[in-house]
Amino acid sequence: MSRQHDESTAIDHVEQRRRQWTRELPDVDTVGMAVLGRARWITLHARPAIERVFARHGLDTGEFDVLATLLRSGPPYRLRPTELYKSLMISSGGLTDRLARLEAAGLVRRVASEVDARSLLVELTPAGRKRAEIAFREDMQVEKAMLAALTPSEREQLGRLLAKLAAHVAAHGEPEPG
Amino acid sequence: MSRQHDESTAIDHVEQRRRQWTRELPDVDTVGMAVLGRARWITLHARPAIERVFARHGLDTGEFDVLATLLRSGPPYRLRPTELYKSLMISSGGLTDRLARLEAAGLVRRVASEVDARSLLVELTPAGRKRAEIAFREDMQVEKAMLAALTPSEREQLGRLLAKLAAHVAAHGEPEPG
DNA sequence: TAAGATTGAGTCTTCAATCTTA
DNA sequence: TAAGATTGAAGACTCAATCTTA
Repeated sequence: MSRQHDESTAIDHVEQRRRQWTRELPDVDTVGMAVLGRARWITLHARPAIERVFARHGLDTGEFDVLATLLRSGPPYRLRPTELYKSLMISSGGLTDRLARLEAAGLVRRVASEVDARSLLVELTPAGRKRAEIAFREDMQVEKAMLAALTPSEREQLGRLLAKLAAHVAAHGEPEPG
Repeated sequence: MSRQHDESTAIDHVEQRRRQWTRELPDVDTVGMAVLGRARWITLHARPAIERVFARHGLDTGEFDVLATLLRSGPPYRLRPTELYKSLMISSGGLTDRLARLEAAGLVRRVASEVDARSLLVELTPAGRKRAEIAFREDMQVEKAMLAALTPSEREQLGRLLAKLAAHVAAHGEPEPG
């Protein structure tokens, strides 16, 4: 276990869990938990503060995700439902319901596709565009504040390592086992 | 933006998103997304493979989390429901339902507390202990395999940075804004 | 009075079946 | 035949109210 220097080896919640597991099942290598378990833990514990941002604007995370995907796609802020639910990793039925709610709130509208009569394009309304932008700005502020414990260099390092991992998970995480 | 060397700056999905946002809203600093967005993305995309592990043993993630929390607590594998739902970050009602399912499957049982007549202790049955151990072992194998893209040194670095971030999120992520 | 746990109503989701158009 | 989208039934969760015991 060659470890270069132990200066800031914080004993966080996940480290405590790993020690419990080592006591209970000493032969199991929990290195996956050190990375993926922490990513999950951080995601889970960062969520309440972020959800409060969305809630202030009458949105839940799922609804915001739809609006944000449309907004960052750029003008004319239009996507096909199929693109949306695949990108959001939810079922097609789940997306239909989200769109119904957002449409009732006047934040998106469905327009008929000119090239495929089966498809309804989903479009951000001006109100939806405004709502998404404000919520996104506040979200980014909150998330940035959560990184206050890290130096700029650490953030960059962390981002780079996570990107490398993400690329690998994208390639090997999804497919069915052989 | 002093960057030491650009060797492996992978353009992952999150980097693509950040570029979309920069095109749409150039003045927004998306550094939070570089870290927390990636953590969320990785968590989301690692999930299907892990859920397949649990599903092979007749469990969903929520049920496994209960069993795993009990198992790693060590003998006699008993916890109070209040400890469980707080640690799992779900509502008390949600836990009650999970326990009902697990009890019906014979994986946990409720025993009356000797010190507090309001409380029913939740205990792993031998079958539950076995189930949890097997599922956990496979889960750790799958998660470890997902880290194959990283060198041991990178894993350690990533783990350490995430631990530092986790400690900060734990301290400042949850509380209500002033 | 407050804490531990359960209940029931309401919400968001998945899954499988359906309808329409390519 | 297959793809795009919707529907309805079933599942797991949250929230607020409730019951019991400290």
